[in-house]
Order: sequence, then C-alpha cells, then structure tokens
Amino acid sequence: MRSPAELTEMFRANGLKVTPQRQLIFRLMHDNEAHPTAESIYVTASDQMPGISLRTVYQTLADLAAMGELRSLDLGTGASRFDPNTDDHHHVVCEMCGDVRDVYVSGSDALHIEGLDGFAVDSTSILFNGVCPRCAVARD
Amino acid sequence: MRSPAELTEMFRANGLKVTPQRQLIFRLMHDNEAHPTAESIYVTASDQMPGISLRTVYQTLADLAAMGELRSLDLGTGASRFDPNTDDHHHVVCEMCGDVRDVYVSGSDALHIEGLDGFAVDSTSILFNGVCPRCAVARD
DNA sequence: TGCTAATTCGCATGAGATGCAGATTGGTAA
DNA sequence: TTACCAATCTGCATCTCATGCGAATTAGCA
Repeated sequence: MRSPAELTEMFRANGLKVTPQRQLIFRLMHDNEAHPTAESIYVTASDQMPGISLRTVYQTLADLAAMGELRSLDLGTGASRFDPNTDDHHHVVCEMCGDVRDVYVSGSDALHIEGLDGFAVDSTSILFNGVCPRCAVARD
Repeated sequence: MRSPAELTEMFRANGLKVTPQRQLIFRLMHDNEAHPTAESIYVTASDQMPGISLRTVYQTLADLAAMGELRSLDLGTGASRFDPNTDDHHHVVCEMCGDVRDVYVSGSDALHIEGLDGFAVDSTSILFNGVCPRCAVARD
C-alpha cells in the first residue's frame, strides 16, 4: 500500500475526497503488519478521533481494497483481516492466539494438480495453520 | 466419511443415539460431492422429512465434523461447506457460481517457505480460485 | 413396558457486515 | 473569500450465518 501522501493524491486525482477520517485510516494501515480486522482499526482510530464511526472504517477499508491498495483476507478467524502488503505472498495463522504472519512461498509452480476438471485458475491462496512460538511456550 | 450403516454403529458404540434425523443426514452427506452448506442440506432434508429443524442439521454436521467423519470448510463463499471426503486434498472454487471441486495436489513438500518465524505448522490449505468450464462458456 | 439421558425444536441472541437517508463537509469555480 | 454540490459520514436498521438455551420428545436399555 502506498504512503498516506500518495494515497491522498490518488484519491483527489480520482475525484474522491480526502477527509480526516480517511487520512487517519491511511496512517493506521500504512506499514501495519498486524493484519487487523475492521473492528480493531476502529478501536485504534477511536482513540485518536473519538466519534469516528465503524461504518466509515468498513467503507474506507473496502475502498482501499477495491483500489488494490490492500488485500482483504478471510483466514477462517471470523472477521476479515486487512493486509497492506500487496506482494505475492501467503499467510500463517496461530490457531491459539490468532496471530498472523506473512509468508513467502516459492516453488508453487512445481505443484502437480489433479482434478481441476476444466477450471481456469486465476489465483491461489495457501494458508498455514499452526502455533506461534509464544503460544508454544505458554502451552507447556 | 463412513457409510450410514457404519456411522449408526459408531454412534451407538459411543453412547450416542441414532435418530431418524441423523440417519437422513448420514444418507444426504454420504458420497456427496457438492460441498453443501448446512442450509442446503436443510432444504433437501426438509423435502424428505418436513419439520426437521435447521438447528438439528447444524448440530449433526458439527458432530460428524468433530468425529472426523467430515471436514468443515471455509472457502470464503459466506457459509461453511461440508465435505465427506476426508482424504488429504484441497479445493478449487468457481468465483462466478460458487461451484467447488476437490483437487489433489502433490509436490507441496517441495515448497520453499520463508517467514515462518518460528511457527510450528500443522496443516496447510491450498485454495484455488477460478472459473468453471460452464461459467466460462456462459460468459462469452 | 418404563425410565432416563440424549436429542430435537424453535426462539432468542450474537458476530460480522452492509443498506440507507439525513446531516455534514471537501474541493472547485466564481 | 464565498457559495455550491457532490461526496462522505454517521447512526440505525437489516441481513446472513451460526450458536445458546430450555421445554418437549424420544432412543435405547433394564
């Protein structure tokens, strides 16, 4: 995802307005590696801007996703998560605490796939489930 | 997933009761390759047993999943889907009609993964998104 | 045949997300 | 700087999917 300044330009260039709410969300998402949900962005945003609505957070995140500035992820953890990393990558999720990390996978072209049955594949998502180091320790 | 007759034995052996509702769901799920949702099983079940409750369908599917007799899948299509195929396999989803097929992937051990960051992975799901042959034709 | 724990049903509830409309405001043009 | 208008924000209603709960029912055993 681009910097808040670049996004500001992009929005204006597209006839979209740059509101304080949007600028705040630009900042909160930029370089955010936590894979937050809309709800958690809302909580953080509310600290800095009391009164901002959850609806606006959903709306702005959806706008950014539609513009390709971030990815909306369904990792099976309930709520959608948002990822400003738009590189080709995948995810590992801790099944105890829900923590998510970006994972880079190479060699996936060498996969041998059987049963595609004429489907034309245009994207592949690989999801790893496991236990993060912190939870592994806590479990003992 | 085992046959209805085997499931009947298994349930009784575990002190669980075998009701007409459960037997119906055993039959509807056995060899079912449609990856149905709870709702769609409920609709079909209602034909054969008017008055069966959606609650019971959810309950029985959850029981079967807990016993390892079927897999509950989150394919990003909204509702959970249930798959009686418990072999090691993955899925391809048509992003136009939602149709799902089982896909067998080999060579995934050869994947080179970077960024695991100490996570202990215990399962991997590969999801292919694409367009099924029928929708590809309809689109033209 | 009767008992009892398991099950079913149906309604209430909850999470996550989106639709909608009136009030507000950013950005442009005068 | 001011005025205008479309874009946006907010807050509430609504929707889907799923689960909790308790009263009524029933499977399976003695």
